[in-house]
Amino acid sequence: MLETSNGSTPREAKRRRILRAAIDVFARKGYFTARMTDVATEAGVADGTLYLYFEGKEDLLLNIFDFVLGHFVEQVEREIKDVDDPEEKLRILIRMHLASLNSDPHLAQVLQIEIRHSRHFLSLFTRGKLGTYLNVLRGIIEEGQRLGRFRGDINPGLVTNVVFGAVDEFVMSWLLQDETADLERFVDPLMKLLIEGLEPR
Amino acid sequence: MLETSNGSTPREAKRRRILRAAIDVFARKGYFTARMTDVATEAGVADGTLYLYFEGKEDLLLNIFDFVLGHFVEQVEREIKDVDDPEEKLRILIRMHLASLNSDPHLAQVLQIEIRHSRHFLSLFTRGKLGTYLNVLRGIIEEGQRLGRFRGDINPGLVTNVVFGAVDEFVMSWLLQDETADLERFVDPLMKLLIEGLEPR
Amino acid sequence: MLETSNGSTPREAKRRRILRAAIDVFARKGYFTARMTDVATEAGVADGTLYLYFEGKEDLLLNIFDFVLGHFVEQVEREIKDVDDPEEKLRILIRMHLASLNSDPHLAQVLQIEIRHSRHFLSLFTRGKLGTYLNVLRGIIEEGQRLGRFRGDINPGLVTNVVFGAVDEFVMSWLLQDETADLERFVDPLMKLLIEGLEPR
Amino acid sequence: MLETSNGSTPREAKRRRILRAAIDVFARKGYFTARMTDVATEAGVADGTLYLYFEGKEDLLLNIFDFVLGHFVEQVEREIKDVDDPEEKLRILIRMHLASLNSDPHLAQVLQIEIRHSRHFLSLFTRGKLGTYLNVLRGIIEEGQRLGRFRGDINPGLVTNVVFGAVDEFVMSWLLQDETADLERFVDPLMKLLIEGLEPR
DNA sequence: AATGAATGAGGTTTCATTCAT
DNA sequence: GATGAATGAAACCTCATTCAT
Repeated sequence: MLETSNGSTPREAKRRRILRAAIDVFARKGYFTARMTDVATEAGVADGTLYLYFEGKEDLLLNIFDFVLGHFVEQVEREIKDVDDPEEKLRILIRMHLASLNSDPHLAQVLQIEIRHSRHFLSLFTRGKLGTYLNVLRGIIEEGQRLGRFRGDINPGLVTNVVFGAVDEFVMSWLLQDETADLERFVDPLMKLLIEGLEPR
Repeated sequence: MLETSNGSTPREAKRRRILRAAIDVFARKGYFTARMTDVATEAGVADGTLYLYFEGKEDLLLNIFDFVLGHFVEQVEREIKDVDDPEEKLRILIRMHLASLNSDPHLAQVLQIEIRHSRHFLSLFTRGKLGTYLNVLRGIIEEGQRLGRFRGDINPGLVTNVVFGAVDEFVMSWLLQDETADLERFVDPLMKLLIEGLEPR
Repeated sequence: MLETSNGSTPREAKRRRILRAAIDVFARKGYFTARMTDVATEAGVADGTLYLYFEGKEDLLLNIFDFVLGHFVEQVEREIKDVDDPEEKLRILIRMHLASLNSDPHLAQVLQIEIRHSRHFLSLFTRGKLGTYLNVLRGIIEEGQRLGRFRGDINPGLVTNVVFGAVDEFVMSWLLQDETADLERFVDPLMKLLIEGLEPR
Repeated sequence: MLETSNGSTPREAKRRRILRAAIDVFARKGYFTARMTDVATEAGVADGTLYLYFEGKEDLLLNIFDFVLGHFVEQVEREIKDVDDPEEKLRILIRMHLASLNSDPHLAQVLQIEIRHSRHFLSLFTRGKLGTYLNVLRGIIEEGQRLGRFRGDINPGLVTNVVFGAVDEFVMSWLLQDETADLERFVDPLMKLLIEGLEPR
């Protein structure tokens, strides 16, 4: 999800190294508790160097989010472009969501927890790349409703929230309990639950 | 959910006033950004007085959670005690969840966001009163599965997560977008979605 | 040295109880580290009560010294009044000095160490009751010189310092090492050393 | 005793500047009363800089002692190395002791008074460099006793205490009375008294 | 006289950020 | 561009003292 190497320019490579270090440090210590010195040490650069690549601590957090989620949204869109069935699109999105966090628990920690500090941050994110992601999800929902594949009697915004919330909370409890379990094998039960509901068949 | 007055003893009343002030200040400024002086001023007491009632800043946050959620869990249990239908129990729980946050947006802010700072806090909470709350929810789910009212082919823990996550995320997006809307009127659509799923009828 | 009971008035008795508490607490925790609450608790009174008997923390320390040393100087003077030999007077003084501290290690701690905080305190003491004590000692020295029992070729002030210093430092090292040893049995070697010097016989 | 300049590295020089400042400030205000800001200002550095060189306030006090006394012990050992007569060695030690404090009254104040705060500090010191100094003194005493130059019928530890106590108390009273007097001219009377005792000749 | 809850000034320490090298 | 020593503002908390009861 965040390749450590292959930045085109050396500058880009170092920028990425710092982002990677920030993710790891924020994940281990928490955003407010982590010190910039920790990030610099982890990245193998001097404290002052951080400020040649980012404006400050907050900017670092924002950039983690934008960088990572930007890539992710692109990937998802590429994968679902040629799929017709909205249910399959939803399955792919959820699988990719779980897979990417599964493969990088530190990143998951930052995205799920650290980034949600205070309304201030959260609204920044919601209007930013997270908003884009939610729009992709919402697009799938609306398309499904239009095509009669998803029930149409519930407001699509609410449905989007419920779906995202279910996945998000699921990741949260995985993080807090046993991040060793394989997240991906829960894609099918999750989908079943979301599609069919709690009602017994 | 948190009455400002009517503590039996004067000490209890002041303790509650401080908790109330902390909720408001943490909601407005964020836990890490808020200063103890702010809380003291809001509560109308001297800085030092805070430490006669709480051990420190972290203790204050923990107590908000315990106090509020403790009361809430009691209320929920009282309300569902004499109800037989698990679906109805679930509906009551969700309604109370939404209603209590709806009536106190500052409290909602603290519970949804401020309290989720870093793994450190979160695990404290999960093992504490939040764990109790989730157990109540899980109890309803399991009972429903036993009685054949909820589908039994999905792990009850996963179902609990999905239900809590859907509600939680729903509150979250309400907080981030327009906390003026009336949360309670979404109880029915939420229930319908959870019970019946996305599948068109 | 400081009787806990037998104050003539009840007020005097409580005053003495507080002094006793202060000695014990200052000895255990050190003057600056000890809190007034500790003293109050030890004395079995409320915090505010301390201020009905003493002006404040510093005043408490000063009064320990004055009260205790005042009594001590009276006792010494009574004991040596009818003795003629200056050497014997000196022996008595040293014995009483060692005996009183030996019997009350907490008091010793306060007098030897706590009270010597900063020039400010020390000069207060030197001009106060400690000065009186040193004058008694100096009187003995001068009398001995006059009577030809002590060498007269050294300034009596310097001699006074050396004698007091020897005893004082001796107590100090006892305090820091093994306050279980019996101080009094060192009276004779100390006297021998002071009278005869280091020179071999 | 504590050169303000000539640290080999710039870091060492600044470290020394801070130590010098701490000595002066602690001497003027007393350890507990002095604020770290005072030390920083006196040293001409920012408050935070102190913590790049020392761990905290207590560490600063400890380092004054170790640094200064460490140098002093080295000097003394160098001076007495080639002297045979124990009495002469003792004279040299006492002269250096008095001379170094005489030349730096602020340092004297800190070493004599500030550093003796509460049993806690004192025992730290006694086991540290002060212990080393006392061992040097004790070595001289024991050598003198072995060679028959000092009387052998008194425990060398007690003799060490008496000698150190005499000198120490002498400095103390100089500090408290008139630190303008020249301490060094008292070396001979002190020695005479210690060697020959109070007995008239 | 006695209480003890409340006060609030003040200190140590941390750490994001800067800037001379 | 990179460094990392220095900065200094800012915050949590303690505790001597007060005063209404």
